[in-house]
Amino acid sequence: MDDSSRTGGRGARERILATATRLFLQQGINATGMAELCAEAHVSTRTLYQHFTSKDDLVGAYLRRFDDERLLGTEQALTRTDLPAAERLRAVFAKPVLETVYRGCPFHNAAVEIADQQHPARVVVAAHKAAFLALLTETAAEAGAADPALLGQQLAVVFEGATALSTSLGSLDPIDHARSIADLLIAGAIG
Amino acid sequence: MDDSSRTGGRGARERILATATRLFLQQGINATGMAELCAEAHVSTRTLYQHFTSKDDLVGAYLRRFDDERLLGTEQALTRTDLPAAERLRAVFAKPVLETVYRGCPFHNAAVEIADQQHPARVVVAAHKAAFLALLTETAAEAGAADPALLGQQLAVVFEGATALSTSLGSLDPIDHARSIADLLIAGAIG
DNA sequence: CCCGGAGTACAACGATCGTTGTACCGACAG
DNA sequence: CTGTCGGTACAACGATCGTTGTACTCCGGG
Repeated sequence: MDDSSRTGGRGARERILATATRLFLQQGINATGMAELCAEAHVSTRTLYQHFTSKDDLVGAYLRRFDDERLLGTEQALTRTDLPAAERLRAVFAKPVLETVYRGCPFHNAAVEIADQQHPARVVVAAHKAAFLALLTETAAEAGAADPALLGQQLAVVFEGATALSTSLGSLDPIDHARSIADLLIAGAIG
Repeated sequence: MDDSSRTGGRGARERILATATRLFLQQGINATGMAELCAEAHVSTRTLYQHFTSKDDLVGAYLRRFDDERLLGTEQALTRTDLPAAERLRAVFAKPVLETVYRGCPFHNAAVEIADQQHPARVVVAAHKAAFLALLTETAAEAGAADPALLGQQLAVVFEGATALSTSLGSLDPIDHARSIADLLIAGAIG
């Protein structure tokens, strides 16, 4: 049963991306070396660089995967078809959903770690946040909010605050307080 | 006028801390090398390591300085004596104040960059956020809020959201939306 | 005058980083 | 059977990282 004697075999790309997702989230991007990543993914260094031309490239793919595969509970909540719009907005701030990003939003974390505003990954981050904002606004409009754009922006701020403060404090408490604000904002804009 | 021919001269410690503050904020902690820091501070490598035993040590001092010297506009706003408590709470979200941390709260950024929950700098971060939270709650109580603890926690989330989302988006817009939420929360809790 | 502390110059350390070159292997399709 | 394609092993690259050792200079106070 020495599965990993010759390491993983076929399907290296998925293993790389899965491992990158795990390690980047746990340890951060800068703190995760390519050698460590290869070891954990049971992939040789050479194979990794045949799938991704550089670490920057891998980081880009890592981030894009969250959008492509709807990995984030928040986007899942906003696209549920079994809930009315107002409930979808509230579902974003449900405890189990927010807990999926309690180590901080991967996009925001990447933005902080990279700093260089010109870096390709930063473009991906800004694009994601803009799309998230648009989805919130759209849902707010569908829910009949008085000022959908305002409500969308406000909810985006509260969401970012919950994940960020959780990281800084190392605690999940901010999630509850974020939900209380969201409830208030939504009720005020619709009721 | 070759001031820096033999570099800075006396007072190296202050120059190091000032330069560290500037570079860590602009480029991030990991992206700022010790060599670069020494060059910009007009200080020799050896001198730096006589004042700070390691980079970790310097990062700790860098963070502590924000508290010790009241460098953050937010804490300044909360300790103003010329304003009633409710106005102090609102002053935290004033545009010029929030703009001082629009590149992201230095404490939060440090938490994201370091990742290791056990790292001494992380302790400083958590302590700062806890103190900030306490100051908010205290001021909320003085302002006569119905539930000072709740209002304090809520405002902390909104504040963190403003700075974090500004970083991710590379835009100052979230500041205005944060203020609109804060106004609403404060009015609701007091009025 | 001279001592000592603060600062400097410069080179080098080992470690780790991201990246690439070369040669080889195993499985599946033709 | 044979080609080829995906994967592997391993070593090495140059760069940069944080850190330290050694020897020197400057300046103010006693």
